[in-house]
Amino acid sequence: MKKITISDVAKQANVSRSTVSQYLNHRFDYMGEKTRDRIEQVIEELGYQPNIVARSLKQKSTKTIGVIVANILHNFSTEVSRAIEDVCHEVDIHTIICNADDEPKKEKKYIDMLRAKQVDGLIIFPTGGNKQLYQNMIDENYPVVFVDRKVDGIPVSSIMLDNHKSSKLAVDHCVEKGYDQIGIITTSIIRDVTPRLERLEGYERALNNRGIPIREEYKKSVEIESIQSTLHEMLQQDNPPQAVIAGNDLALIEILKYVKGHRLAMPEDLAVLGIDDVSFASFYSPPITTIAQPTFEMGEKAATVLLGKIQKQETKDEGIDIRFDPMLIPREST
Amino acid sequence: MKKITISDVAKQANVSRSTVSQYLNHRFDYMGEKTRDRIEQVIEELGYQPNIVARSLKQKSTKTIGVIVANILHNFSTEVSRAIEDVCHEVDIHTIICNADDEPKKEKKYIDMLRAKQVDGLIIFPTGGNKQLYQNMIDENYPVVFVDRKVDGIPVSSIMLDNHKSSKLAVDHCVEKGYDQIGIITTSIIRDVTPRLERLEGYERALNNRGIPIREEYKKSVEIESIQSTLHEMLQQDNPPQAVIAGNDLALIEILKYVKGHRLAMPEDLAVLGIDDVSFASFYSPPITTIAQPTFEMGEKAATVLLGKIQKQETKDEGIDIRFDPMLIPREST
DNA sequence: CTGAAAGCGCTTACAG
DNA sequence: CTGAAAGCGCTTACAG
Repeated sequence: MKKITISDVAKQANVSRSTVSQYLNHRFDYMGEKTRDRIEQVIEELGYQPNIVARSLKQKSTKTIGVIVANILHNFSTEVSRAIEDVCHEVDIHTIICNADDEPKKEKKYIDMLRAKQVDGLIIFPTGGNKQLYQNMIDENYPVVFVDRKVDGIPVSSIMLDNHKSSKLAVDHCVEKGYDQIGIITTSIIRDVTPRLERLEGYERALNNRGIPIREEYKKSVEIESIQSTLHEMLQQDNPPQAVIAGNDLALIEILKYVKGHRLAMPEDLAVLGIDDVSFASFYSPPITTIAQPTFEMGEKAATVLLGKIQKQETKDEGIDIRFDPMLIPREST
Repeated sequence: MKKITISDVAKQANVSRSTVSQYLNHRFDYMGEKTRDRIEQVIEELGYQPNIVARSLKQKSTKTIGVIVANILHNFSTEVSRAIEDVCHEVDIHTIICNADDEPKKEKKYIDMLRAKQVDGLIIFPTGGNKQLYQNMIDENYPVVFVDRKVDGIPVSSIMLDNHKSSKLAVDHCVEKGYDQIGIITTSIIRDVTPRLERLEGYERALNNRGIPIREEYKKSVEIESIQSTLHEMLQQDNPPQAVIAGNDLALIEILKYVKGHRLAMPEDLAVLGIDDVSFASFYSPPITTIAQPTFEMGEKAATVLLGKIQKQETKDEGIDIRFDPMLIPREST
């Protein structure tokens, strides 16, 4: 069965293709009622579906945006993407989600691919490894917004957590629980990933505020595979931390695996607290204290800002970051 | 900065657009070397990127497939989708993932949308609520494959787990552990969802094989929101089950919440076992016995079958289902 | 109120 | 070895 086109409809309905097109685009202003009804009926009869590819080519808009997350394994990425989809869906914009897998090369591939597919704009959780590319998009006045991370020297607004505050919340909570030896473990910071850097900074500041000395042995940033061994070392010291903060959800899972493997009791042997919520936090044994990000609001904001840029054809922003407040959810692991 | 097109390249390189097109499509057979080099250089200089939308329109192929999962909340859906993406990526096919959210209406919307976008084929985890639509695609010789579920009367091959076997594995494992009062809770079967139906059947057969009588009070299929209360009732009976099988990952989570909330010890108070693996199974307290699906292989198979149909232009299959073996991962919750 | 014409950015026989 | 022409399926001024 061959694909039926607007010409088939036009012929069948005895009108020109333009008229059918008017119908499709709901420009009924000057259309005779019988004409409209006839077209409607023929479309129904033939099961005609307009070819969006052709329309996009002509209109120079695909009504589609792209989302490139740095790493889909983070719960945060999934939730933010979902929020973006929801918002876009409301206004009939489609969304294509891609996963850069923390590799700048893949990120570049997806940016090129999505732009070749003519998506109307891009929401990127930048790996940070493609500065030239980011800059090109700005120069070309192409609509982009960043999420979760910012890139030095690239004037694009980024939707981010107030990471300093999240660490402060974590540290203050630990102190209130009576711990003053507090460690933190984040995933690697070799690529200057904003949230990790800021959470580390925030951790130091919070300790300072509390008059607790900072100990390098309590503060580690390593590859995910090394988190368990790093924690092991940390706990083998003479004066091991009583509490440890996980820099993100993936780090938290590694820490929990270690705790489980070594049959430590939480919080008696080690208090554990994670930045980023995890699906099982509430029914884990014991339930895990976490610091959640307002993922829905953040995704919503990212979408709104991008759609604004697309609509207003004004892609310039002052690169002013938009920060969201973290939320402490105290549970029993601390 | 305006978008540059093939014409700009042609002009700049002093050749016709056709020649540039030949270059883009790697048809160098008859192209002068200097011509090729000149084009290459101009493209580089201008930062030209071909417009895929235009190409797709002409070639009548978008090199993109669509994947519509019934419900993205299932771990299974995510993992299968990832495998599909991986396979497609290898052969330069793009993938668009959509979530029907268990609603036939949304499913229809996405099928229509993806087809309007001219994707070359569709992998569907069918809700089952759009038989006419499925049938239309077959009639139109449009490439489709089903995953996880089959639809009565629709001759499309489906990639599925051997669900009977998964229940058998579960029941046999429980029996070997010394339990003979074994319950099962699945999510709702009002829409005849294949895996749920088959897992229930398999459960009954396995009990029969073992000579254990089937008790209706031990066998429940309810909405996700009612799982905890259903389990509560089940355990309040005179002769409550010693073990309960979760029909899928979402059911398992509800059961774990209940167990947690009522401070039951696993497996002493209640043995728990889930069909579908969950991310935290290995480090939960106690680690959860699960029956895993070979998600990667299943996604791979789905992609291969679909790509085959697309390539061979032969979309007919005998609707023969392809089954994969489940795998028991015994841990400490049973 | 409706139609003829041009054009979106490519690709593809075909001619030379 | 390269170019002119037609066409993919739409939309959009514009004319009448």
